[in-house]
Amino acid sequence: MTGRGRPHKAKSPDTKCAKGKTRPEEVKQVPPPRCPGKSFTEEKQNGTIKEQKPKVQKKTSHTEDKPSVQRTRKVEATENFTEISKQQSTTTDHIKAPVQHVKAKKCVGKAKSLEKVSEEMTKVQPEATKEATKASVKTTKAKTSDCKTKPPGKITETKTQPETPKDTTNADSILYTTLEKLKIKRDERSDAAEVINKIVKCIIAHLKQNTICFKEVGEPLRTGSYYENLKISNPDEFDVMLPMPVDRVNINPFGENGAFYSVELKRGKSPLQKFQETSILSASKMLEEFREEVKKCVKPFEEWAVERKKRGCPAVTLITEVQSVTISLDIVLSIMVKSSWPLFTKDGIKIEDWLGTKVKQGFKRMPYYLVPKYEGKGTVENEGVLAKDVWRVSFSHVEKAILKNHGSEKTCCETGGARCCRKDCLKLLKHLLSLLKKKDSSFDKFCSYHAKTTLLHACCSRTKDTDWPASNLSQCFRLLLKDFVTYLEGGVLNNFFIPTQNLLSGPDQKKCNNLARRIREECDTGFPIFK
DNA sequence: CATGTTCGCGAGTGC
DNA sequence: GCACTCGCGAACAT
Repeated sequence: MTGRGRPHKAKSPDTKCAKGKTRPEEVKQVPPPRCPGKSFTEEKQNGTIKEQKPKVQKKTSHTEDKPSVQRTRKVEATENFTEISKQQSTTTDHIKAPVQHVKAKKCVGKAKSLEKVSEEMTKVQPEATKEATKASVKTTKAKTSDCKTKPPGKITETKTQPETPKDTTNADSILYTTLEKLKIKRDERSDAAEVINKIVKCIIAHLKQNTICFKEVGEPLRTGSYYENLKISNPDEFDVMLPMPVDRVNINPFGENGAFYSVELKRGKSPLQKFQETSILSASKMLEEFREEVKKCVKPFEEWAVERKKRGCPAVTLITEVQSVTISLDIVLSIMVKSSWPLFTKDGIKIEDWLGTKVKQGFKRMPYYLVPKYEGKGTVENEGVLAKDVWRVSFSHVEKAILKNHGSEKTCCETGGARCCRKDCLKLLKHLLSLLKKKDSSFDKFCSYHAKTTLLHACCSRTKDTDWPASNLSQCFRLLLKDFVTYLEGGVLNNFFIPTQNLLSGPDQKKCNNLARRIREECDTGFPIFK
């Protein structure tokens, strides 16, 4: 309960706008760009050719599950496990079937409750489950390379123990099917990457050549889910941070949670000096000018539109359309600080047991970033500093590095190493959250960063790769859900890097409870929402 | 399941 | 410092 009721909310990831990504429905409503997503040169060559590419079916198209149905299912959830084993043989084969049509939800009732999952996990732990689930998974997903160690077990023999895979198998199928659906098509990715990279390059060139204050812009940091290989469904959201190097700065916490700071440039001449009104570097002024420059640069590209400024949002959001899919690109202004991380991070990133102390030290030697983000009213003053002029710490480069190198063993997920399901679990959680958000607008304040943070914490408590075997997706995912539900019900989810910041201080407890309840329902009924 | 493709990205190179 | 190439790994595709 500790963090509850803190004055400062912090619901969205540092580089992200409070609204932008946290509200999928808004993204959809973005004003249609004038021209279908190609810049001049290609417009000619491609405009006609690629037209007929299959549209990505909106994954939500047939998610018409009724709450009442779920309620009744709950009863079945406690149903016997032997039944499941019978079904297992029938269900495994349709797992193979690639995506699209999902079979009728015959096997829904077999889901287990969150509590059950955790009990099982703790007593079973890797071996038993691994071997058992392997049997079923092997037939379905050949890519799990850790199948080699053991022969497929005979699942039907393992009797009524709850940890037998039988009951997870049905859930597995829907999860694998869902993951399959969430994959990004190569062509779409390719088209989007081309368009995105072109404009990013152009913006950087513009800043270097035509501005003084942003001339020193550094290498773009490609952050966010697309670049972490965690983007689901469509390659339609891109985040690029443009870092302005600074020599030395003084930072002072703004508010109590340690996420926001006022910034003073120390000695020496910096092109950023012009943004210092008093001694502090005005985030609002700097962002304003940055925004103008980006607009100037993008203007000639008629296929790109600049989204309206959103309060407190550090990004200039650009919108375009590629193959009639709307794509948004967040260009995020940031300051790169090379000195040691803020004190508030001292008890954060507890990755020692998971990734090791050396890895952690490596991260802590990296710079950190500040982005012009604030919450609430910009005119709120605190020790002579206006909220709109403060900066928020960002560790998205570290998040990316962690996600990329996420195993306790170096070989995790490499060819020849064991495959884990950490990222798959996160994808599923993100997807689940976004589907729930679509159905209930009161979940607006929950965002994918909550999911990501939950996973990071989970990795720190279940540290070994054997805690996350790819063959055990269903149970791992359910455990992750259990974590999330626990955070929601407690109203506390600490920022992974700044533990004093409660990411759930935004939404009130009632909303947290509602979301927790919805997640439980989904879990107990075999995720009808995915169907 | 092996092999091919593409993108992202870091290391290396030359200027 | 900078642009550019190269090669590798991840993820998708066949």
